[in-house]
Amino acid sequence: MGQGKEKIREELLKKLEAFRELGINPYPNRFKVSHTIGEVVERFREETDTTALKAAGEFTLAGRMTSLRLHGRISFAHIRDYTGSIQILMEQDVVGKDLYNRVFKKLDVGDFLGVKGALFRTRTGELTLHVQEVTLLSKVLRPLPEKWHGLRDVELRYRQRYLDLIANETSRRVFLLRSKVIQGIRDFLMGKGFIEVETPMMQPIPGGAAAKPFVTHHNALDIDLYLRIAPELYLKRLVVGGFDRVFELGKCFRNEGISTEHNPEFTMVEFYMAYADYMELMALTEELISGLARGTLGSEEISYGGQVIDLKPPYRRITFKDALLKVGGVPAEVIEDERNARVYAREMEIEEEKLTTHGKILGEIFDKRVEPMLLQPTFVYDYPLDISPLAKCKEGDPTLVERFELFIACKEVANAYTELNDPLDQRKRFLAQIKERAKGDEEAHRMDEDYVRALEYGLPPTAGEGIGIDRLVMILADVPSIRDAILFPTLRPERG
RNA sequence: GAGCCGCUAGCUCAAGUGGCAGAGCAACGGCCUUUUAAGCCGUUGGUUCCAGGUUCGAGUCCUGGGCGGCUCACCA
Repeated sequence: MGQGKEKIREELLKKLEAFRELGINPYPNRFKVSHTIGEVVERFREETDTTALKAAGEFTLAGRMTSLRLHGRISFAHIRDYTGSIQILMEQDVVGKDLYNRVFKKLDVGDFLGVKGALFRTRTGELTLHVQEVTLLSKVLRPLPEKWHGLRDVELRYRQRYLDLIANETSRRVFLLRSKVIQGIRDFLMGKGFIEVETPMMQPIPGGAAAKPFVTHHNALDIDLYLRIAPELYLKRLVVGGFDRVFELGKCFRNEGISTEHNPEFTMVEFYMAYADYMELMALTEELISGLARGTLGSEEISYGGQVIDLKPPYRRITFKDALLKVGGVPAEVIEDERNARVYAREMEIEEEKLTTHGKILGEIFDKRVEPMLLQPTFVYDYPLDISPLAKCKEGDPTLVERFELFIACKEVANAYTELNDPLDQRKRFLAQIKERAKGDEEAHRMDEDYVRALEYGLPPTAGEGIGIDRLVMILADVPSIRDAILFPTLRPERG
């Protein structure tokens, strides 16, 4: 047996036994703290007067020991909880020779400790807890990642996120930010009178988006169910039912490729607002996103990948066609004529099987030519009808729908439209999708008879929108991959 | 799924064209009462991702596989 990981673990297990022999439970059931570390640090941030600190009395704190500096009969360490970190000082003369040598000196970086003592400042001015009592709260049995470089290995960071969070401050910051973003979205929508609802994640007919679903099986009912690709059709049923403003914030699942912008399960907020149209949602979206930036980062000007992005409204608004023409440099005859578009797409080496309808071809060209140009927040609106089977036609132009997508940092973060509430038109659109599906488009929508039936009971004029939370967090947190914004991204299992 | 890159001690990283696999941190033993990447002395630690192959000799070259990253392709 060498001194590899097993040996290190053995050493730590030996200490564990040594504690037990001393009558110390290395995993006690409870420990009462008087304050969080953050509260103490905040409260005495400015206090440098020794007697004032001493007069503040004793504090009982707990946290993970993140560093340890033994100096013979005196030792310094830092302990950290979720609110902050504080230095502690342990003296043999104070806690007694026995406790100091047999307990404190056997502690390891990574152990959870409970400490009680008064505050003071060291020679260098650091606020420090002078420990009177120390309690082991949980013993580590594996060494933590190195303190200076942290955990760099991306695979380990994703697989063992807990280590990433222990070792890397930046990672902790990203996920705290994510939490604030989600809270901010809830607060915003509830402030506007939206009610939060939950709709099925397991659906007999997966609808609301063009995507391949995951399939599962319910044994008792003996039916296949699909993990939802979107909550859309259920949410609009609720608007039919009279909930004029609803939203759902949760996971969706799409059985497709993985990339820096795609995870098989991802978080989306969808909201529906009766008596609003897509233009009103643009204004709402600007208000939401600029407010989130201010609330979480304190600024509407943010940095992403070294580039400055200004999230202060109003955002640029450009029609789908104009975006192709002016941003993408796509010739007008391509935009106006399907055959030209087909030829143009072939020259761009877009796969033949995607060149189905004119709108779809333009969509493909858009993704290649326009999307990569949209660094600053931009609403692209008025999309082709045939790639928007749930959106309402534009008045005066039956080839277009009232739909927009919001792009920030060259990523699609939101998709919204004035909802199609004409049941007869909806049925026709579904039928057109079914034809696409028959031609081999696995992502085409399926017929949902009950949804059409619901529309027949009457959906008021309504606008709806979905925002990709993970991508929004990526942008606000300035991280390059969606995996950096998801705590446990989908990975192949270890030892395949 | 395809192309490119990566995988070496618990962690972070080294090992010109094939030639004894190393350092720092961590760990272990010792010294040390104001340190904070504490310091000093000493010790230990390896299936170099896996399986084959070439070779006197493979971390290094070849083949196959695994896992990850990036790019491409697709949905947000």
